[in-house]
Amino acid sequence: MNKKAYQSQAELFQVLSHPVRLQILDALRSQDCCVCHLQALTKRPQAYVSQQLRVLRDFGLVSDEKDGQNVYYRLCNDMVGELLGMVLTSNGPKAVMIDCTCPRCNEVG
Amino acid sequence: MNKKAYQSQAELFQVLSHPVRLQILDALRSQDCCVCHLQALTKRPQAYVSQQLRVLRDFGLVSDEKDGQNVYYRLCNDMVGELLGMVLTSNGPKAVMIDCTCPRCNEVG
DNA sequence: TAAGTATATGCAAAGAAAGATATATATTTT
DNA sequence: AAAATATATATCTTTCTTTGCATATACTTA
Repeated sequence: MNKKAYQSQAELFQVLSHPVRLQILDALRSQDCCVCHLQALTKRPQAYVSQQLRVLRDFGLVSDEKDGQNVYYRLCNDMVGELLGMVLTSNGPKAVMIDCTCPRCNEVG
Repeated sequence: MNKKAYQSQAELFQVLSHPVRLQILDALRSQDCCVCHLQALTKRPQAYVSQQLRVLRDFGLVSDEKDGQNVYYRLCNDMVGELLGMVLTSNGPKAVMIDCTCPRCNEVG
């Protein structure tokens, strides 16, 4: 393996080496989420969450889709999904109460 | 999953987010190596290699064993081995000529 | 069209990591 | 015991990352 390859793989790990980005990716493993949802989940300011989403987006790990006022993010890299599954020993989707105001979180089921 | 968990997994990725450390770990996947071997492989100064080995050692990814003048390092974390196998698409051990002076690299076969 | 809500961007301060260099220690050889 | 070899550590400077904050944009509703 050559230098360039190690470099680019190191860059992937660099993107993953951040607790909030990991938390976001883990959330996106089970469902796509809007920013305000991730904001409620991580308990961080909106601008902060958007900044981390930008890092993930720029690196091609997530894609975004606008729906009205909201922007929904989804995981768009299978390898990273698997990788997270291997490392994050999350025991399935946990029923965390999240105070998110977006339509999806508040639709009548 | 809680904050602490994401934090500690981020720390693992942090350790992996370094091209030379990745190269070292990749080398150790196929065989244990002494420092001078890794020095020849990475073409970095000895002190630099030792510094990276310390990071890996402190994080529990490699262990070391002294044999005479030489110190041999080995991968000692199965999960990380697997993880690397997944990410580093190295096509098996490549026959790179390495100018290492240690006994193992120079024993008569 | 004004006000409210959701999201994105730009920038600066603080903190962390990278890499270079000097030097220390331990082992072997002469 | 001195010289040579292999490895480790300490320290410093530079560069990168993180995070907070101010502000900009875009959509929606009144």
